Amino acid sequence: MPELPEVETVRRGLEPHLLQRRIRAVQLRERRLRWPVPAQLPQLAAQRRIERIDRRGKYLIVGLDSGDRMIWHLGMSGRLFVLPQGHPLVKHDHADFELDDGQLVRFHDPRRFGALLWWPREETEHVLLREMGPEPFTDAFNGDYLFAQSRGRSLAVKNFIMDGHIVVGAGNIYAAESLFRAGIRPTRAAGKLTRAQCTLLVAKIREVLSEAVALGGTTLRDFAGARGESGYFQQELFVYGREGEACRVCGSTIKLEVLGARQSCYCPRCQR
DNA sequence: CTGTTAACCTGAGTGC
DNA sequence: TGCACTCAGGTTAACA
Repeated sequence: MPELPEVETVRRGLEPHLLQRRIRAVQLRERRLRWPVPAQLPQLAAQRRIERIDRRGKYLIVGLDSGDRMIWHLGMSGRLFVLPQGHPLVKHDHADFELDDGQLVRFHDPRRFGALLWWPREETEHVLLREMGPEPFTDAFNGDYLFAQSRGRSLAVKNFIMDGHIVVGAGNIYAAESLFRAGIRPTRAAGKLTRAQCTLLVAKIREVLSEAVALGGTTLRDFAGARGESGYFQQELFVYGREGEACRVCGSTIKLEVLGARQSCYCPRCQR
């Protein structure tokens, strides 16, 4: 499940292989992703040089020398591999971007929740990115902002911070872990948080995400060959996936509750 | 507007 | 061995 730290890990991993490489050709084998892949994407991307790889939330933005951009999203099960050209295909290898150094970037996504989109240079804003909340590491995301946004909201704070309109990058794992570290129960109504709690929660979201980025994420989505083993942040989890186990801080049994169709683990003693 | 639920999709896991 | 079933969750659409 790629969340922000996983996507950032992929971005950093791709950069040395892709920057300044020219795309020779694009082999598109499956257009039915989260949204249909534009049929003209291969010809539009061909012969373009890759100048930047940026990230916005969980979207990778590949900047080309023409000023156009591609948007790559891994969805739930997407992976990107850098491989030598001619590497054997396996099921769900949906697209190849063949580079001018004999390598290719292969997009692989069994569940097809991912996306490959074209963002023309004349469009200053993309509809998918326009209404996204702030990046967690920017100044715009702070305690006062979270406090103001949460006033009058009755939904559970966990669902609130997972809403990409509020802040991007807090997926199920990191939302649960941030709330544990902030000592806030995930079911608490967002509008009932104090200003101090909002400030603390912002700090903990940043802390958890930055630690996870530093450790390469929780579920490793290696672009270069390793297949789905755990990233090192797995070892740092306090509540996610630990229902029925003892809290690592107080020893209480970690509880599981379903919030908005998502599993939410918390410690009933450490989180109030 | 807010909040809830279902839908998309396939592989992995479980129970019988 | 195989079948039926559930679950995983990022994001959006549809609904109350």
